[in-house]
Amino acid sequence: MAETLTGLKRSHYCGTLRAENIGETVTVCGWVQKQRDKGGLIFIDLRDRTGILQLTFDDTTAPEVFDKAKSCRSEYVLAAVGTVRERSSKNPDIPTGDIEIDVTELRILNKAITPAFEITDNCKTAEDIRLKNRYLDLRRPALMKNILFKHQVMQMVRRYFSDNGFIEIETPMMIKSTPEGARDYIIPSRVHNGSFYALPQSPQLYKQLLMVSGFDKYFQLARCFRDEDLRADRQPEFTQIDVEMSFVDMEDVLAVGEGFIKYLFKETMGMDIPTPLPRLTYNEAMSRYGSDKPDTRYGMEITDISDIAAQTEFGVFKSALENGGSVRGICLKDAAKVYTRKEIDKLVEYSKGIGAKGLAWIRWADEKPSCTFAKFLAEGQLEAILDKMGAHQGDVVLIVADKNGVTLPVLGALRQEAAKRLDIIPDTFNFLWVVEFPFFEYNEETGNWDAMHHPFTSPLDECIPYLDNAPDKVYAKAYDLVLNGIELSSGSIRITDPELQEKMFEALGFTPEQAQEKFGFLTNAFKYGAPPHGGFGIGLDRLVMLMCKAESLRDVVAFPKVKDASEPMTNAPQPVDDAQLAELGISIVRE
RNA sequence: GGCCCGGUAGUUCAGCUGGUUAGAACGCUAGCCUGUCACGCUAGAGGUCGACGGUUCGAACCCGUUCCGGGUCGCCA
Repeated sequence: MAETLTGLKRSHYCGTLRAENIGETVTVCGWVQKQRDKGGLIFIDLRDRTGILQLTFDDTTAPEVFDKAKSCRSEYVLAAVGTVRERSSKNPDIPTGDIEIDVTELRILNKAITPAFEITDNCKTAEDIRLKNRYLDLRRPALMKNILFKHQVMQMVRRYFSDNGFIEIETPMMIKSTPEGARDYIIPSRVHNGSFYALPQSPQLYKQLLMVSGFDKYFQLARCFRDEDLRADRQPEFTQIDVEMSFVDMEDVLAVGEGFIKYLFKETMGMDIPTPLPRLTYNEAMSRYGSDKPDTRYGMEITDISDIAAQTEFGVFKSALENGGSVRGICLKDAAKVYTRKEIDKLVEYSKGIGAKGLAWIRWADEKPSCTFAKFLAEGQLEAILDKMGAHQGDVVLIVADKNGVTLPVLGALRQEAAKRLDIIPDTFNFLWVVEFPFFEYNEETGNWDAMHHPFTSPLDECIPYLDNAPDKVYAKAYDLVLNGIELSSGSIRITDPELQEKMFEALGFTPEQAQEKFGFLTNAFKYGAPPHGGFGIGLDRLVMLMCKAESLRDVVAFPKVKDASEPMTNAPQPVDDAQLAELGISIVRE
């Protein structure tokens, strides 16, 4: 039978006791990390969320207490009363290593069966087993630390934005489905059979309505939902630090975002993030890094060698240039040792997997560089390329020739792949804003110009004249916050001019009826006096993941979903009763 | 959905060219041990080798199918 806590009250957390507590009588509670039975002497490491504390039992301990200690197994739940004393042999590896508790009363509050894996940070158990027993996994100090840290970040969010005049307002979870970008999760309605709510992909439209209402500055730790496939940095259910503000232009919004980042890193990690944060335009980011979310912690930037390529007799280069493309490359410094011919072949395969037709390369290991297209080069052209690339002996140069829409992203991906492989990425936090996003994106399949952002994003003032006739020249008042190659935040200044909004819908191919049907509640609201406004949403989970140096969002979310969007512990999602379905007016077609 | 990798004690893994009774470490159980802290010593329990089918005198191993897991691309305005 388990014992109760009756009459006892915890006086201290395990990990908080220190030498200055010596002599005090304390009551501690926690789980057995380890019991070490030396015969006439027993040690128990007791663990709670703050750390580990050693309990001792010896010949001065009452026999019934000693016997209880003897019976303790891993993960038993204990309460212990005793005196803090100095250890005769100290353990410098743990914060409580100078002291121990000489236990006078011990209660076994609950026993535990043997866990499927050891509750330690260096446990190598496969993640799926840990996720099935997530409550045990979360006992591991590293994981618990992440979750505790996330709590701290959430408190900082509330403090910073509240202190700066922002109002925390909840927006609904059950909303109208407007699947513009990602797929919506939908919720059937019992009262309205055949109709559905959707879970929000973000509180976008509501926060804009709050601006119309006059709340002026809003924030929320908003849960968001997207029914898309998962990645290590993508969960179907996630939290956004959602912010919107009125009577501002882009600079004001960026200043708030930067201010928050600076404050957060200072308060939680004691780090100074220099502001203003660096900025890159979208076009610059693409041409230098081949990505709209570049990792700027390392160099190896993309070099355009189209001018030299044009003079060569290499058909691949020539045809790429004739089709309006370019020839560009990256130089992997001191990479010839790692990138043998065989390893480069893997990169070639990788490139093909992500859309390149092939990869030309120069491996300069020995005196004479080895080059895949040497026979097409005239005297001095190889040297010209190497010189332009800044290559030296020991380097490897990778070259892609194609349309810019292929060349740049492929080189961007190769750059990242190689940097990881070469292990040259420094352990720092490199923030930057990516600004001036193109407004439209040409869809080769449909021949339409699709919006790159949601349809309420405002174009740059000077681009408005191009809306009708030159969609490729229109850029948006949109900005992404990027940290170490991961998109942390996305935001924009919104359209508040009804005429401009109409133009936007038209440009995107909506009929006025369709626009009214989908977004009428917003455009109608705007007729009653919409202040100029804009904002952003920062991915809380991603931010915490990067701050904790975790490799996956799963390490900073208490109960994460896995690849197929299921939850391994509860096995959600599950079929429901026929009766439940009948009430909702839903019948399932099973194949 | 495409491609790549994987599935052997509770856990992490080894298992050669197909050949007797499938191993190790940790964990677990029992006993011993008064200063351990990755405690130590002794003994022990623990396996449908993911599943099904095939080849073979003989399959953890070879072949086929399938299930499950991970990564990646598509997708994520």
